[in-house]
Amino acid sequence: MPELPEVETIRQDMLKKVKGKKICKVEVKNEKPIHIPAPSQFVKKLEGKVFRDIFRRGKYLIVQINSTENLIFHLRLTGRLIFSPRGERNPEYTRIIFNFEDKSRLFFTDIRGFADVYLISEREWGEIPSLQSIGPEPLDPDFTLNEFENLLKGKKGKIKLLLMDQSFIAGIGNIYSQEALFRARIHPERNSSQLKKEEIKSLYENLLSVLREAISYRGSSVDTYVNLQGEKGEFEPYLQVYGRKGKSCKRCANPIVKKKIGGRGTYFCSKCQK
DNA sequence: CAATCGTCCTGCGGGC
DNA sequence: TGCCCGCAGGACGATT
Repeated sequence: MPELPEVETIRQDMLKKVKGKKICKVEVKNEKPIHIPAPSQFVKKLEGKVFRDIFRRGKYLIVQINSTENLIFHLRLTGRLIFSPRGERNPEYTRIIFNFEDKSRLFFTDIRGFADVYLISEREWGEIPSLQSIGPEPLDPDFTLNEFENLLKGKKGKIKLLLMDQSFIAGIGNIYSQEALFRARIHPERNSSQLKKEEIKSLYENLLSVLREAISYRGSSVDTYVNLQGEKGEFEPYLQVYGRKGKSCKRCANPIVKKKIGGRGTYFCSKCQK
């Protein structure tokens, strides 16, 4: 499941591989992921256009097409963007193919079919409510400890769920919320309003460091994530709690427990995360 | 009104 | 061994 580090890795790869390329043909194999506009319009509007700059906002990948329009992807759980320099056959579960003038191609694939694609102008961002209401970027230089403290003021509920709330902070999902909490030694069910000042500082620092490290290792391939070249991320060996049910805690050797929190599998050490 | 539940979907793994 | 049930999850909409 692509979270901020995985989407950022794809963005960096796309800057190298597809930025500046002209689309000569768009093939829609499956219309389901295309929300806006109608698939026929989607194809028509993109053909002849150039992939300009490429941005990321939380888990959204935003390709600038011209001064007003943006091609926006949300990969959700199993969406993939795969680049092919030369006519290889379509990967499994291909839904959209972007054919470039130089014969290279970008495949948008998705197994489970939750991923979303939009072609909209910035003034239509309201059409994507979760993009409209998205919280601050954790790796933005403006996102200081003071900013994080202010953001937490008046917030209650389990800290893990708050970290995963995209309107609170952008790009954090089930894996990195757990890794950050483990590193900060904070129990995922702690009430956000009861965190001590030094715990907030530790959470802030560990959240940023785990995201930065994951980006430097090109993401984690839990589930089906691969980068633009179809390669797995290399951060998985460095995940300290995710998926480690019953195994001994890397810090205190106590067995890692798994519990559903907010309907999502959550791993933590009940001894050293308080 | 905030929290929880069901929904979408398909592959895979646990259990018998 | 092989099959089948149920789990996995991002975000939204319905429900309590």
